[in-house]
Amino acid sequence: MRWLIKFECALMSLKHAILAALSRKPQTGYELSREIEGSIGYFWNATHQQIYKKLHALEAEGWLGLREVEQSDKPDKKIYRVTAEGLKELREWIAQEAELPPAKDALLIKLFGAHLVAPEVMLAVFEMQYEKRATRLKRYLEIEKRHFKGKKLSLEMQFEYLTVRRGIIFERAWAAWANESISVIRKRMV
Amino acid sequence: MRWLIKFECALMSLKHAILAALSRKPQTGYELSREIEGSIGYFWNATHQQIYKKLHALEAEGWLGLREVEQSDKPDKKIYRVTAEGLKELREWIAQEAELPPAKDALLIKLFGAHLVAPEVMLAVFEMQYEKRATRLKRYLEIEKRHFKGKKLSLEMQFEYLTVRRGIIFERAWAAWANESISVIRKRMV
DNA sequence: TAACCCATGTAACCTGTTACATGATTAA
DNA sequence: TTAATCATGTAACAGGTTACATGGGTTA
Repeated sequence: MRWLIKFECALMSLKHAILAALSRKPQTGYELSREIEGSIGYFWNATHQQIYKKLHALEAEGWLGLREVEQSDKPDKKIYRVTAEGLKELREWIAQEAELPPAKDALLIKLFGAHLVAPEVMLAVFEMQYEKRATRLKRYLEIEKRHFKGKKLSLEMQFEYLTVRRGIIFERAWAAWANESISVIRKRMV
Repeated sequence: MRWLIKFECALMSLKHAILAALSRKPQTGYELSREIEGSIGYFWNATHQQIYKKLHALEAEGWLGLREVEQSDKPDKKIYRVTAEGLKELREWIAQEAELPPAKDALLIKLFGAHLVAPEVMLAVFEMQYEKRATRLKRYLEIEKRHFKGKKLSLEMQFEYLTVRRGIIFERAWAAWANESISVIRKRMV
């Protein structure tokens, strides 16, 4: 039927990213945006402007509470924490079924136009990405070694480690795929 | 310096996805949106409304030309093709360096809040995803067998095959990661 | 003296999603 | 008669990006 209400797709989830981060530790918007540039930034991104706006919205909805802290040497700040209703919302969202995300990677689109450029160009494109991916993998491995491997981990840390493991496994898979791709491109250059 | 102009980040690329698709074969907006539900949809998505709007914009910019085709039994249609300027733009974009995309996957956010729910819930979350991923992998393998493996491929097809290979390699990597994750969760359930 | 860190935000803009609309043809 | 397919679009809204703003304290 045309007029059946569609399922909500539950994928506008900066909201839930913020709830999850604050459920681990109450923080200011500034600290959240720092975190997103660092660890979380590998699998989610948001600007500080977006975060501040969303914090206001989440507070207005009753999912966050805040405490204003005056500071003498630095600007005053607002420390946000998740309320009971916020936790309820987050728990429900976690349990919900989620669609598979599309692998939005510009490289794949570039391959759809790859017949239009010289093989040398595609090779350079892959090599630039290869370097960036290798750097990221190295960073993941360092994080693993420093914070997780062979350590006794809290519950939160065990789950956080899984996100790092995902990074490591996927970067290695990417490298394997890139090697296949590069050898296909090289064959065209002989 | 604060007032240095920032590098353009070149990641609003539905534009380039459309250019690349049309560079392979002139098509209507309707056919493009069908294609996106199918093959391209695994790594890019867009609604037909978005596509029609973007087609107008790309035509206004001179990157696309169109031919109106009257049909008696079906609605008339507009077949779009890429112009010389469009090809130039696409070629330049392909050669450009691109940032690594964040792995925007809701599962990773769910792991950041996983300490809030029962292990049974997280297990169910992973198992639902596992099924969907397994279905997708199966479809990729069928596509590989039917259209690519052991066949003599044109240049375009060789590159298209690489996108399918990426899908296969990544779904297998995902399964490996999910198995790790599931065994971590199971340990909490004993 | 320049630039960065802390900490918050507003405003304009672009991208993406959802709802709604038309209307003929074809298949169950 | 019910719904799907073909084929195009408008309008309202939500999400995300970029530019601009403030202002003290610290580091090179």
